[in-house]
Amino acid sequence: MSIRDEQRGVVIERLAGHLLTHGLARTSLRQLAQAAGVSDRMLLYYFADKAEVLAAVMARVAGELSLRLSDAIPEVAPLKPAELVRRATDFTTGPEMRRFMRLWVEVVAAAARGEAPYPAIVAQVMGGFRMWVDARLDLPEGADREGTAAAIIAVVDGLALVDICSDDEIAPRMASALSVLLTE
Amino acid sequence: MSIRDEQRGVVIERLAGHLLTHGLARTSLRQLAQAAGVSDRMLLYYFADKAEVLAAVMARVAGELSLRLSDAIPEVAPLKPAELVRRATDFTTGPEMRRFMRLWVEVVAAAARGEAPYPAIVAQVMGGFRMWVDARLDLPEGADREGTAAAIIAVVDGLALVDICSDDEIAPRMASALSVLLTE
DNA sequence: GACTCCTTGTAGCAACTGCTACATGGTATG
DNA sequence: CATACCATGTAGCAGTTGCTACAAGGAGTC
Repeated sequence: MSIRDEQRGVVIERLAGHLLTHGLARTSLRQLAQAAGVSDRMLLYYFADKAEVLAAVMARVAGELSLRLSDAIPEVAPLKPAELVRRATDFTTGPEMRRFMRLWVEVVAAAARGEAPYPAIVAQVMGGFRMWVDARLDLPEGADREGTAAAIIAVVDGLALVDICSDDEIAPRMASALSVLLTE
Repeated sequence: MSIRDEQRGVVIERLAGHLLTHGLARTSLRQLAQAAGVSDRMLLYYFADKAEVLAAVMARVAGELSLRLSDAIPEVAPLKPAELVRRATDFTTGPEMRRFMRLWVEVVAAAARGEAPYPAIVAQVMGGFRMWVDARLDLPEGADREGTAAAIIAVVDGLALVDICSDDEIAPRMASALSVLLTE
């Protein structure tokens, strides 16, 4: 493996941490290069352009998110929607995963603006979410699995969105209030 | 009233339409000026700086959103959470209001990046949302009104977020699936 | 008519954006 | 030892960003 390929890996790893910490706030080429500990000149030697950098890093982050999600809620016995939501939100509102969800919200907004490469990233990650939910969803025959999966994702993402712009104190109360709504 | 003050009003009105149509994608000073039909030089004569422009326009948009929300779901009889969510999502996923919600998601993401003046805007709008929900919420004594209100907002916003990055076809199915989740 | 203030245009600044041309030292292969 | 390719630095490009200095026309006031 060439130095170039090795460095790609190192840079991706470091920038994953950078994005998870700072979101999309510091993502100019020079800022990314500094965060990765290389010169901007070299960043564009390792990657074709800025979009390729971000795509690679986001793929890395999405992969880790997917891994952790599947680890936290394995695909063993299907869960009823309310229970799946409860388990998922328990996990995504935890201190470790909040920054993943925060970044996800930012990426969705960037995709809404049409900014490359975010639309493609969002399509791919969203597809992964759908499959993840579908594989764990216990629904009666004839129910709308796709619609229900989308609704579950919406609830989980909605919690993340409100979490971003709220006091830390409200988040757990919001989650448990939601749990009440879904089970009564 | 001076020409300057009149022009402020005209510009705010036009830019509200611009933001609702294009989101935050075209918000450089020169792009805003062009959308408002004035020179960038004059835009900064009417307003102190870019942040003041955006703050004024967003206040205008938030005001209209608030108006329409209160118009669609008047504060007459309190509603149980599930019913309030159903009514609210019915409204916010409609063709007219989707662009409000889309812009809202973008603004929250911008606030997450710390970009002025979005954090202040988000705090204000979110406060308005909370009061709006609280005024329409029928909850048993002793329940967590704040937490429940936040949860309801999360569900509504989550639908908007997923709506942004989905086919048009999935949105109504998602809404009705959610309705099922909340009422069984 | 001189003076002042409101309004508007022209021109431009310094900083930053993504990206590239060019040179150069190294290392490997013929 | 020569040639070719990999790796890296220096410098800079053209475009965009938010913002400003300066001048000047116009309107009203002394």
